[in-house]
Amino acid sequence: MKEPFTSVWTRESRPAKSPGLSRDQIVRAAMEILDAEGVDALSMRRLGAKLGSGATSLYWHIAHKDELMELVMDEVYGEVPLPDPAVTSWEDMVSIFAYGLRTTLSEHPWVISLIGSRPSLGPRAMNLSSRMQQVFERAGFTGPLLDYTLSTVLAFVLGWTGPEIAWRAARERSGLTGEELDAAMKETVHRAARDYPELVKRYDEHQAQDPEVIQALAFDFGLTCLLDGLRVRLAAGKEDNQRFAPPSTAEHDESTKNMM
Amino acid sequence: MKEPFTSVWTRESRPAKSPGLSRDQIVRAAMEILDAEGVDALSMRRLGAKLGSGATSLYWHIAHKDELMELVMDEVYGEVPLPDPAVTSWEDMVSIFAYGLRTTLSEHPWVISLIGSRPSLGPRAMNLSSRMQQVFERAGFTGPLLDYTLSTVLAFVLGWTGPEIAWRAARERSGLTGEELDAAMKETVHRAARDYPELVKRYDEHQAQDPEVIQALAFDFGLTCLLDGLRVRLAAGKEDNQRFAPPSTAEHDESTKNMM
DNA sequence: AAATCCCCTCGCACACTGTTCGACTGTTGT
DNA sequence: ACAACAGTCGAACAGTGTGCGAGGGGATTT
Repeated sequence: MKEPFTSVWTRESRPAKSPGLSRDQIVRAAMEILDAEGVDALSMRRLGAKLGSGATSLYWHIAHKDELMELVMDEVYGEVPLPDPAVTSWEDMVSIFAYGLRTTLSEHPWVISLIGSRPSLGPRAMNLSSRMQQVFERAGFTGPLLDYTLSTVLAFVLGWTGPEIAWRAARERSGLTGEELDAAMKETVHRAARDYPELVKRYDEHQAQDPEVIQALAFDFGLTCLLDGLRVRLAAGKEDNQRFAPPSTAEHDESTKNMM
Repeated sequence: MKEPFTSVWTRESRPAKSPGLSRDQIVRAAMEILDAEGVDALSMRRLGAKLGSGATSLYWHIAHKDELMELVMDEVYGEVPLPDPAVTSWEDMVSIFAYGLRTTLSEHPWVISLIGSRPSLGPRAMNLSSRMQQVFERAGFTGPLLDYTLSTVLAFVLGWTGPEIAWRAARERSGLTGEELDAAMKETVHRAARDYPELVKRYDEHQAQDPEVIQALAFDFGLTCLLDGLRVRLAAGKEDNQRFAPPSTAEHDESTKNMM
């Protein structure tokens, strides 16, 4: 209805030559509030106050709050440590990337809640894509698989971090520590899995440890698994490029014609 | 600080014998609003109006809006089609589950934004866990791996669906269709990837198709990849149970002692 | 020197949010 | 008959994002 695909990145930034507020300052301040007090604590008035200016002044530098969110999100992508290409095996680089992304997201838990809202098209996200695709290219992946592999790794890490953050938030909300926390968690899980004795049994056997440790182990398993899979796909190579190739434009036109 | 691990599931539900409002009705109505108009459209007043009652009446049946969200989320998990165990290969069952979860989430896009907020402990989520763990158990996975495998698959699908939904939302927001949409997307991506000619080149070669088709292909690749990986892990078997096993409680105590 | 312009800030106002509180029904139990 | 309770609701509070128009101040033009 409105302008097509509007987002911060399609618009030009304000000159920002001024001595007062600047887009960077705003984004930085927003990040600080978000990191310190979570996504609910960030309001325009609060942000303005932190910057020593009125709330509505921000709207000169930023169109909506949503745009601000896009900006801070990209900032986070900029913090993900990128493996120096051509240093070790591609598997190691993927591992470094995956772990790095996980800890970066953990440091900015609010990002997860924004992932379904807008596609990440900011410069840092693009840089990240480019670098990781290089890694996969050197590893021997070709064609559309370069996209697919990266998307797959990304999906795994994003999807992993979500529930992980949810659990940590719940733990922190409870305000408990040590044995009290363990007991409360056990209580909760037992009650939730009341009707599933196997789940309870497995929980008691394996999960009765520091949850961070458990989750680290599980993440490592998932990542190992994924790397195994990628290795297999790499070996499958040529066939993949046929099997997963998008239909040619001609075919595509044909099929859409038939559909209408 | 407050009561430990409070959530809808730790509390008892209201008797709900009344002829008027009931928890189920509320949840159903909330779902309808969410599906039809998205997460921002759901307000207590709106929901009350839809049910023909005052906004504050809802608070008799539900503690906070957050709790309501937990309830609707679990409802969604209940819609995920579960593969009938012992019918085909475990790979097929995982595929069915993954595809089913993906389409279910696509039908309720607002769920994705809630994933980082609270752990999913509702009855349908538990049922889903139980059933899928059975699948993995029959496949030959053992011990903690039963948790890890499920978590890995879940992470992949969740993390995949997030960006996918973000793109679709952006497309729908644009209000364009057909060639106009294609052109607008191309424009946007070109501008975003301005500094990365390889990305642009790859996009022009592979992505200039119906985005839904591309994403389906990519999802299929990721899933194939994951299944390959799981198969490898299954074969690795015994070692995995050592490698990924949580430290015994004794060891755990030791290590924490040394850390402090 | 005066007038015009534009960048930038900001107070007010609007419609809306989640939630608390106390008052109000109608039903049930004794 | 009275009391206890389940359930509903209106008013009110503090807070939200943001449009609008009024201004200030520095640079540029006349």
